Amino acid sequence: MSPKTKTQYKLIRQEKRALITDTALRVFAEEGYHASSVNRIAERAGISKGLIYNYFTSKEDLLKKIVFDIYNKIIEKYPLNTKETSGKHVEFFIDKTFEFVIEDIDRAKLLFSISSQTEVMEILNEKVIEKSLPFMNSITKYFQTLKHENPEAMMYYFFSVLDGVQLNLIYNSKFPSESVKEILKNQFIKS
Amino acid sequence: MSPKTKTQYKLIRQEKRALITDTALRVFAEEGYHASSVNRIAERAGISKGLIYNYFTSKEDLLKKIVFDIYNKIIEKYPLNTKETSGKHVEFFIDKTFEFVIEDIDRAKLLFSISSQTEVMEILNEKVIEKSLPFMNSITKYFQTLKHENPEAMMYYFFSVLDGVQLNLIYNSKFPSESVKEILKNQFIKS
Amino acid sequence: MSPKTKTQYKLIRQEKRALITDTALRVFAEEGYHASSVNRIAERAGISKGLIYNYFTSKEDLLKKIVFDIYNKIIEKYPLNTKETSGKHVEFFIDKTFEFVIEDIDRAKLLFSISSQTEVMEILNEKVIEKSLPFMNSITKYFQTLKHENPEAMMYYFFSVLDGVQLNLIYNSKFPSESVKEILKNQFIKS
Amino acid sequence: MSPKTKTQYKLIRQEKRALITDTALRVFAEEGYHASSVNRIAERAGISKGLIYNYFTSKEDLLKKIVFDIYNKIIEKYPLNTKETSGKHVEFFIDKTFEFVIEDIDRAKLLFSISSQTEVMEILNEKVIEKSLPFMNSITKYFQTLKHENPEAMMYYFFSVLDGVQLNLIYNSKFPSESVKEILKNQFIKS
DNA sequence: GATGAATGAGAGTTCATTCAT
DNA sequence: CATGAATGAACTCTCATTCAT
Repeated sequence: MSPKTKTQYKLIRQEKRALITDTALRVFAEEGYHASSVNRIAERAGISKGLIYNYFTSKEDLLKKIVFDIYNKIIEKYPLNTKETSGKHVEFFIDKTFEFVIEDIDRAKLLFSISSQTEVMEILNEKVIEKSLPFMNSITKYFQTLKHENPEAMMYYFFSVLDGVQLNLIYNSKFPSESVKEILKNQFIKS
Repeated sequence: MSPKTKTQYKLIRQEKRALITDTALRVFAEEGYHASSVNRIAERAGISKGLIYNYFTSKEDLLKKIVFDIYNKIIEKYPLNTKETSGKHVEFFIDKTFEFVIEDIDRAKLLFSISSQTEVMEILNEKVIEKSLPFMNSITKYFQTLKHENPEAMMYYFFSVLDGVQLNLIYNSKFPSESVKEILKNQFIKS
Repeated sequence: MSPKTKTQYKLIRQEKRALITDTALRVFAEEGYHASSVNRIAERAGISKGLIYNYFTSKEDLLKKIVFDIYNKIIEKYPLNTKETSGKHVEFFIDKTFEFVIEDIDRAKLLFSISSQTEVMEILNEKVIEKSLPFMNSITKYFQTLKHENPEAMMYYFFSVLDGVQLNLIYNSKFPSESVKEILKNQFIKS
Repeated sequence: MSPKTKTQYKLIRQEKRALITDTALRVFAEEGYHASSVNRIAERAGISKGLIYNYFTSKEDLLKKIVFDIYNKIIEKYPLNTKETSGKHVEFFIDKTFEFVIEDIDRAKLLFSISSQTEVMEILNEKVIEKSLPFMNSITKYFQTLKHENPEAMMYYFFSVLDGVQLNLIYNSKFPSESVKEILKNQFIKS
């Protein structure tokens, strides 16, 4: 006889929002953003098309919010401790990178496939760069302490290696992840 | 007003085909395959929509043939000389990889952006793997001669590093390509 | 916590109904019937969408009842006194017409904008014509007493002039209403 | 064997564009702009939905171009001769107004129904006002020569009367147009 | 070989309406 | 009496593809 309480509504909204983002994430990762249709996301989520627009203003908004959430999750994953510029930090970085891809291949896939769609990323890019700077500085310092000739170039090299490894973790089913992780650590961590 | 000879026709066809693939390549690279319209390609090429269908059965066919052409160009770029498993071969590989991306960023961009679209790649993948095997074997052997613990994993690592470097050459305008090339060579080429 | 009496309920219903019609009237007048959404009306009224359907069977029903109410208000405004066919009656008519528009520009706007939407008006038109007939007869008789050549045509002319003036009162912010009222009276009231 | 000539294409485009605007005009006039669907216009024109977008960028663009065309037609109808401020000019004005509505009731209907949709008109309004000013001045001068107390108010009154008469010509099937035209001329033309 | 008008399926989106609570 | 999550039909618009010429 009485309407649902505000708490009930809030709970429903949270769950449905999560259902939509999770489903969309999977569809986007599988087929790419542009090739995915809102219809298909709704079907897979077992809801109506219209409901998606009750939670997101547009398909693009849905994508942006998913990507944003992923970035936040990544940021959480790499808590920056600038005091620690030792090999431990780099090892931690390598481990977390593998962890992120292996635990959540869909999120990683989406991030990679989206990175080539400039339009979408432009808005996020500033935020991302801002957040990335401390990591870049920290790694650069690490290579300085190792007396590398060009620490900054080494840092760029290090991140590009991580990119390449992630790419193969995602798309190359034969990629020997554990062995490569060992190699990586040997290459970059000098005791 | 004299009727064209068969040779002339063939020449015209070849030129038109090239015009279409070149334009489409650029448009695909810039906006992504799904976001590009046939209309736009025709406009940019200065021809009519209909003409494209005179040379390709569909938009997807156009994409596949472009990607196929790119692979062929890459294959040509890396003439396999299995006798030479020395550091020279690896250096050659690194140089060619940089060359390919820098000389033809559009082709590289297209390849990367397309890689995440499973449907298109599935067909090509088998062909690619088949062609890649000799290179993979050659590089594996190289790491064997260097007495690496796990030469196959090293080979996978090597190719993933190249992937990561390419990715950054394409999308990261601040990437110090020359310095990184030096680092790469130092890392993988032991004299 | 005591149960409300039936009278109290009735009062609440009346107030809520009025709140809904008043809000809808304003929204319809501002944006037009088709461009207005039920959601927007609910928002502006500070109630839920569902509640509107507790009082009206549909958006169209809401519109019809509002229009109907307006007509009733107009009818009340012009109490017909058929004995008085003198200039006083016509002057009264002119005054009331100005009064109606100026006092309640939203109602007037809605009526005019709705008039061109055939579907809605068809149902009302019969009722309106029925109610209007006495006025038309009264005005026709007035022009008869003034010995006009074609009193019926004059009556139609008179009403069309009132229509035109109303239109300009609503949409033309530079319209000199007081001066035009004077002119109108001079034109139609002969002592 | 050869493509259509440019002239042929131009002819086709002209005819199709006219077919679309004519059909849309009728549909808009009958059902109002917002209540009309592009689908319905296409059906009535016997063409596909898509074709409409080959000629107009949007439904709103279609409306704007139709309204614009109407205004241009009206402007042509009233060639301004500012030297002639006599009764002849006013008579001419009255005649043309009747002519416009009677000859082309759909266009008149559309203009009236659209006038209440502010958004659409805003863009046109400036142009319209600019074009209307000479007419307003001309009519004001006419009432000056007639020694009217307030010539400007008379001018506004005159145009509002024309508006009201047009409204009734359009929507009131019983409106005695010829008789009212006579009355109008008697009211405003003093010899 | 070449054109571009035309199609139609399907895209993203909106919104009146329903209903469990 | 009141809520707002949920639906689905219908909307505007896009675009790969066809075809008469």
